[in-house]
Amino acid sequence: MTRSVIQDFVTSDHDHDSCIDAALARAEAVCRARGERLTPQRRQVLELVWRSHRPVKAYDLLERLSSGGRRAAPPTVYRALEFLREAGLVHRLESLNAFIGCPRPDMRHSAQFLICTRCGAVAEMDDASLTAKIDANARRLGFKVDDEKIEVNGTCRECRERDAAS
Amino acid sequence: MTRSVIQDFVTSDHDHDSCIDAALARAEAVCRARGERLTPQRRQVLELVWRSHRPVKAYDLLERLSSGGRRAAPPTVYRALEFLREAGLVHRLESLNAFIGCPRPDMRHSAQFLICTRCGAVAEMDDASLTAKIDANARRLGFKVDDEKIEVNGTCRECRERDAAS
DNA sequence: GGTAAGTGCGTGATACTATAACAAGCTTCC
DNA sequence: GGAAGCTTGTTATAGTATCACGCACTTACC
Repeated sequence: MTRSVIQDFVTSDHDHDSCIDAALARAEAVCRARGERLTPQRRQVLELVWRSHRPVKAYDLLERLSSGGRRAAPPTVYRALEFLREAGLVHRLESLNAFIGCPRPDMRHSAQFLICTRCGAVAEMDDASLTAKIDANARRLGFKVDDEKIEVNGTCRECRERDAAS
Repeated sequence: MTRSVIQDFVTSDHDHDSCIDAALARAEAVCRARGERLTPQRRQVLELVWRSHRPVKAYDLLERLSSGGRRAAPPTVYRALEFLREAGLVHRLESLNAFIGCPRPDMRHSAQFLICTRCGAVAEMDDASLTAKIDANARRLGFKVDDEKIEVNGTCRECRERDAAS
């Protein structure tokens, strides 16, 4: 069994500042490699996305962007998010209309998310054998896969233990 | 390899009238079994969904509902869709904000869709071994799965052949 | 230096998707 | 008949996303 966890559910002892720094450093590298510019605006949006390991809504980002005096308009944040998504730096969670930072933008992978419907936490996985299986199923119908998205709803360990205790 | 195709891409020689009739008959049966009412309103929405094998938008349904004189309001169609979804009669395609009829409402299954980004056609699959694999991966993180959704973008056979010919 | 092309961003308007809240009608069951 | 619960109508509003236009800045080329 391959190791498939890209980002586990985050525990409280986790050093978040360095985690954000690392994400931004990875982003710089990815953009440089792609010959694209991580402008201050894009960088700020990515940093806001990484402030939590939770899915973030576009309009929440917008509010946080606006806090410094003048207010930002929706296209500002959507443009930045689109750029980041194309670069593989953030994923969009379709079932939540929300965005989350990708911890492995360097590595092409399909998106597989476990979403806790109790607490909203998200874990990202990449099981290549799943992808392979989907590909094989599709091929039998003559379908050529570009990309796939898997979103799994359920309950994370912490929430289940909390529920059991009560 | 188990047979996993629930609804293949639809070809032009397909008898669509009887296909709608069959869907409505299945719906009656499902609702009866659940002790719920397939009211005329819900039935009409389901029929509109089944008029094509394509994903349908809520507001398109709304327009078609309204055509007969008085205009329907959004909650009308959203309520019907929610009812149908809970009964397993329609699926929501998260990445498209659209709905599509489920050909196997009687059988509980996870939703796995192939979506052709060229022509918009959709096929539905249910590979139980995929579901099992996702379950196993989740379990290793202590995550309990309620339901999962797989949406695969790509190109269907027909569109690829058309492209190749040109 | 001048300028044309490309990119990024500000801004206002608007489109699209979905739900809240409350009232009224219909069914069922006693 | 009347209470309870489900179904629908209606108005308003919340939430999500894009269009279209113009300006500023950079880069490349002459």
